[in-house]
Amino acid sequence: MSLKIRKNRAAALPPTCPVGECMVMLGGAWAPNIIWYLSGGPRRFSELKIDIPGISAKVLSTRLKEMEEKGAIERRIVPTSPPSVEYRLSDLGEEFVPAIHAIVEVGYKLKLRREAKLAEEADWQNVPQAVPAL
Amino acid sequence: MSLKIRKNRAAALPPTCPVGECMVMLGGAWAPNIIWYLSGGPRRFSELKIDIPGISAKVLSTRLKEMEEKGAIERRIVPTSPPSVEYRLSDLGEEFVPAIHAIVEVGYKLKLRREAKLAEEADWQNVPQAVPAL
DNA sequence: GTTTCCGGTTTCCCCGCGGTAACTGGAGAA
DNA sequence: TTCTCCAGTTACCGCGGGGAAACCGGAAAC
Repeated sequence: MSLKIRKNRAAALPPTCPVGECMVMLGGAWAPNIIWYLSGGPRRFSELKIDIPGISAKVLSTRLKEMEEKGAIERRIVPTSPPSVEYRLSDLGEEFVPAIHAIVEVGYKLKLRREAKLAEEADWQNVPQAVPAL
Repeated sequence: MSLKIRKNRAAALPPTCPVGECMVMLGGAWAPNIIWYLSGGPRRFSELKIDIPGISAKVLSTRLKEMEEKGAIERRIVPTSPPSVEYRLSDLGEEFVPAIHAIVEVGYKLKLRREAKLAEEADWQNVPQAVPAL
């Protein structure tokens, strides 16, 4: 006899899984990082490029354009010379901040856990003396 | 004169951006969905496959294996016949649940917003009569 | 003994995403 | 005049992640 498919407990959860809805916004590379850094206030293109080590101008440009189209950020040209461009989170974009914070929170715990694991492995590799503080 | 790079407000935020730390876990396709559905309780392979429309067996298998290696989920073989396999969130995996919930929360708002926008566009397209209920 | 089911694994293929690097264009500095 | 800076854009290239589909092995049902 075939096993029963148990009634999905997620039925108690919302009918259509809205994870995808949000991941559309968080999907591209560096997207969460951009939101994270903009959550500190408006920021210029080149500032963001410096803020986020490893991101290329192309990807940053692409992501900002995408996110502007989706309504998560706003682009404002400041008439200085040379003209600078400021990006800021829109009201919609602000909605993501708690989610990003929750993600960051978990990131921390993960990091601590990984460090603990590494220490344990070092221990396992027959290094009985104390790990020197970095 | 070149524009000053404004002191990063994110400096008030944690020194190393931990977004990446967490996204490593949430990175693969469907990973957040898997956590979401497991947050309702343990679930078997084929149940998950049904729960998550569109996921392929290969990806589900890959993701589950990855997440098990990373310690986010636990795999338990139930000695029935045929043997069934249950997946459940580990303590570490549970840590992600608030983040996923935050994401889902935003997903909802996004959905509502998009529907409102569609309604508005329909309005704009000169459809003065009421939209028939589906 | 053949089919079904569970829980996958393996193979093949594709295309899309992201990295690299070069280029743009206007304004100011040197 | 040439250089640099800001804010990108464009062209090219590689690879790896994901989809589709076939395959697998043991057990039980038919």
